[in-house]
Amino acid sequence: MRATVSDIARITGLSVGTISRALDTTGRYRINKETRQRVRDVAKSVGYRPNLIGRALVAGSTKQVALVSRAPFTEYYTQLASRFATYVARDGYHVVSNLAEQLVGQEGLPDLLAQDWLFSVDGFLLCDPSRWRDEFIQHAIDLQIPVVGLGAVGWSGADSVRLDIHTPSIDLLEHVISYGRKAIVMVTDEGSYAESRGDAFRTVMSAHNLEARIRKIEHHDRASGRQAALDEIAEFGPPEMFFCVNDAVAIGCACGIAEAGLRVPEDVGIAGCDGIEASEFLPCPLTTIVQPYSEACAKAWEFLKSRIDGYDGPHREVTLGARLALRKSTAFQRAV
Amino acid sequence: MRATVSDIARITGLSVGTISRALDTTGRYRINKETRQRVRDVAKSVGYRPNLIGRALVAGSTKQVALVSRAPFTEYYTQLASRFATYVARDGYHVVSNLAEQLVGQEGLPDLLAQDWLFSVDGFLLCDPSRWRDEFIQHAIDLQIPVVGLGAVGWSGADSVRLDIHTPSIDLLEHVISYGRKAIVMVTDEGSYAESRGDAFRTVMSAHNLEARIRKIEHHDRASGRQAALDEIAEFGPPEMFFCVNDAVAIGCACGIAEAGLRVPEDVGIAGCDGIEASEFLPCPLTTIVQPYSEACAKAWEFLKSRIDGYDGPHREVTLGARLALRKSTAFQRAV
DNA sequence: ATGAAAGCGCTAACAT
DNA sequence: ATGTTAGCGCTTTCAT
Repeated sequence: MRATVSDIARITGLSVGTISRALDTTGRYRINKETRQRVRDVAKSVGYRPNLIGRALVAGSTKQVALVSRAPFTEYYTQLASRFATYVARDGYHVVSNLAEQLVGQEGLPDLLAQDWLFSVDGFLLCDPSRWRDEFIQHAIDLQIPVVGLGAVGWSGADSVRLDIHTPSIDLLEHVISYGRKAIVMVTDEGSYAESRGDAFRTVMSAHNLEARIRKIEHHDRASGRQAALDEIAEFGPPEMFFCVNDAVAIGCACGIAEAGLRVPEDVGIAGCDGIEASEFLPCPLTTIVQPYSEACAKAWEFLKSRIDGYDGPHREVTLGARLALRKSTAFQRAV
Repeated sequence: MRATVSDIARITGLSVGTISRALDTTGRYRINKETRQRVRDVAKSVGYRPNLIGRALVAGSTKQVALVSRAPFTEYYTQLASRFATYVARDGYHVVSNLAEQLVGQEGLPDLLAQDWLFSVDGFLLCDPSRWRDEFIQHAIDLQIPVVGLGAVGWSGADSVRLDIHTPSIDLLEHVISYGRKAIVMVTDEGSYAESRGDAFRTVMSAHNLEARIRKIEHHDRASGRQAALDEIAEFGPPEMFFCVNDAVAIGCACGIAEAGLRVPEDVGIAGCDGIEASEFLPCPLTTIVQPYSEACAKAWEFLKSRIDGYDGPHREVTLGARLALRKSTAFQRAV
């Protein structure tokens, strides 16, 4: 059996309380130097590892925070998770995720809410918007678990870190239009079309008296992007540019364009959004909007940590800018 | 405060034991139907959620298993994690990962071993080999935590699921050679060159009296692959094919080849290994070896679960075949 | 500086 | 079918 504080107490002839104090690393207890050393030696020799469950029970805290997302298998999520976990780790916390496939998707909410393990964490970072966002937040609030939101849209009912992709989206569209790409098709789902990205698209296109055509997709993934490009080209012929809701869709688009026998950027331009690493590693690197992953996660953790530590002020919101990265996939077609 | 069984006991006038039994979902207790309903109603009305810490403490189990990897931010890992989490979830367990950036890399072992939270899980799935594999296994064994290994190389000291990429690697190399690609450069690190993939390469090349040239890289990532392709082409001119240690490296290679102004597959062929989804979504889809993610994870969990449940027999090992996927990136250059 | 004991929330063995 | 109680491993009062 795994050694416990009682075992060490028995071996050393000390009490469990002393063992606990001797093993404490925060230095908040006064303890005899020799006693401490003796306890630590014994602990080491018996391979003692604290049982975090016991500790969590008395502390009323698991030191776990959950990263909840609709799409936990994407590179976007991975990049976010790695950064977030890094900040979280500095304060002795760690991150758990909703990795099981069943929990994904719009319909995933009831399943997600039924996950008891998810609700034994000390806090939530909730990524990307979705229909069930508000309901999830409400559940967390009911259970007194702090939540912080992270994404392109604003959040009510919780602290949030907003990423401004609207401004760089406008810059991007203005740029490509000035270089002659005017027949632009946005590849998106209804939801995102209604939000920031779609708004930028409608605004710029209308300012230039251009048609704001969209090609609708169901999911923000590569397969959808590929199919969208193929369908669009088959039905209407190639546009001058695909403005994609995210990088995964854009990467799929690039694939569909190649299958249709066309070239990027000569025949069709592409732009994505998010700035995942994969966007740089394409034969034709992708123009995209790079999100400030590290800063966003740092801020999100700062918010969450303060709530976990008891801060009870009004909801806070910070907006971080995203950076337009112009790459080859939108290289100029023809000067105006 | 969050409601507990005691609260429900007080409200209903029943004892905590009865509450616990009424809330049990496994149906192993005989309990009055009306009582059960009443308890559940009250539980619902007060927003009761079981405290998993309390449960874990008495059960001596967290119902958490850890997925430990050297490279937890890769798509390979993500695909594995999603499948594994799915099987694990069916038995009421869930998966935690070593997400923090600091814990990654060869040097990460001491840090990893110092993670108390990691060692409070019920079991480990340890992916991809590394120098610290054996030491990690030993620690787990010392703490009586079951471990299962998953990867291309064999494991001693633990149950393991082996993925045979040797056979399809040979098929792949024979195929491309028969279609005229003979100047093949393997892009790999020392470790993998010494193992299965490298062995297949040396075997086939030597059987055809061809030089088994390698271009060494440090990491199995896209950036390394890109640089390797650029360096190789700059120093020796383009080979007829790059045989890459994994898909990420191959994707980077494709990128480097494009930067050098060459075309895939006309000028240079590329093959990867792993069969991550990204390999299909390239303008020129990548020839690769698709690993049986689902079967591997199912088997790994079967092994791990049995150990968690107390099975104490000798170590088991199963080998699963991987599938060669011939795609455009190795389309024929010239018939022999 | 150390010991004794309570208690975190829950389950299960033992009573009734 | 339900009540009572011990105890999982740990931290933290409260004594000494």
